Amino acid sequence: MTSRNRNTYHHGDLRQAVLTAALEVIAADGPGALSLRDLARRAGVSHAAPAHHFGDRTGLLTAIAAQGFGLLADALAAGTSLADRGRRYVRFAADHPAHFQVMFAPALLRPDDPDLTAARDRAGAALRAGVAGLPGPDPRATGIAAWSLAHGFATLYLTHNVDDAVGALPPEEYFDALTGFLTERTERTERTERTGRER
Amino acid sequence: MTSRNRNTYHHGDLRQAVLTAALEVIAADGPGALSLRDLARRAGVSHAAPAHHFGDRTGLLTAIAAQGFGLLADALAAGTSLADRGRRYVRFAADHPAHFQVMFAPALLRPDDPDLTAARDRAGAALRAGVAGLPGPDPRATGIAAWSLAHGFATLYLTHNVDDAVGALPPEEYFDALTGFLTERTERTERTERTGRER
DNA sequence: GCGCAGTCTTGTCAGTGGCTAGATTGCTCC
DNA sequence: GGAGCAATCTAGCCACTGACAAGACTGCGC
Repeated sequence: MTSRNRNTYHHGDLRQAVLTAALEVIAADGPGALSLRDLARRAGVSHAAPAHHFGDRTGLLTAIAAQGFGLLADALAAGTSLADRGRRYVRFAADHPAHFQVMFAPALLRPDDPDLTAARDRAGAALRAGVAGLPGPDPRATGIAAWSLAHGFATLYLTHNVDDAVGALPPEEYFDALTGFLTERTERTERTERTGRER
Repeated sequence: MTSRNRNTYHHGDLRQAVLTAALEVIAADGPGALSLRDLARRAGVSHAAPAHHFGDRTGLLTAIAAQGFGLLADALAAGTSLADRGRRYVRFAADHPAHFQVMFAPALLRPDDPDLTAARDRAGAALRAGVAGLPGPDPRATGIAAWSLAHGFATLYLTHNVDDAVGALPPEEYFDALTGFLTERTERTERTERTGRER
């Protein structure tokens, strides 16, 4: 699929080719099925070529995780409300299952990688941004609850534990319905006046 | 640690020895660090001995997942209320991080293994048992929301994403506080009369 | 005490990750 | 335009792993 341009010595965009091939493999069979040699074969290069870009297997997975946190941060930053951010969180997991898996598998990553920590911090900031002025006794706890709910649902969805309930629906829509009556009720309880959610 | 009893030819309890050694490795370095040969060395047997009990690597992980779902089912069955089951779910994840990881990594498992599916069904039944008579328009959705919340928090806890907030607290206590004001408010809204939660 | 099923060992093979040394290429600077 | 240089890729190697096959050992039931 992502073979080299010609019979040139240099691939041209090996780094990206390896990344996308890795995402395909992970989405299909999980991170355990990753083989640097297989990725090299798919890209049509020698078995040691990927190592130059990522160092080792852990480096590759760390790069994927960093990219994932960057994408997540972008997705969340475009959100307009807490509910909207929840939808986007679930949507992100559904769109980027390979990234999502790797991002939350710390055993596979180099924890102190600067790119990774930077991207993770950015995503964390986007996550906390919508929680600051939240009602309730402890906004941070409310934020963690919201994060837990979205993360848990996304994980259960990706691991096929809620297939029956979700059916063919886009998962973020089911998630929206899931949280809808709950947050509506909460909001109604907290303050009767509120700009209506327009789902 | 779990070496064989004597210099007998038979180990005596190799299956259990391999299982516990595997759980140690997974808890420390994740399922990717598992090596059947390493487990054999730890148990003091030849490199191919574990294969007799589990078939292959996937078989070992499937056995771990099945054991995990069994333990989870037991833990949930002893729960007295939805909130209590949530606490127990989080407690289970904290007590059995290796099981928890493997249980929700379908790529590592043999999906149609009878022991696995039986244990999973049993855990699912225990999970749904406390949701049947729940308030709200869609009890199943409420159950999934509760499951998502507990599962998400447990996952975030195990992946060190909420260390700052939880601190040295037992995670299920933080989780309890997290959901306390939410469920209390919900219950108060739904029906004013209710047997008080006695945390 | 004999056979047999279960358990473990030994030997082997292909595949993998990571390392080192060297070949090739494109870019920069004079 | 060409010489040097750093980035990129290749080739070869070693230790390790999972999986398989064939055989050795053991304890249990008959």
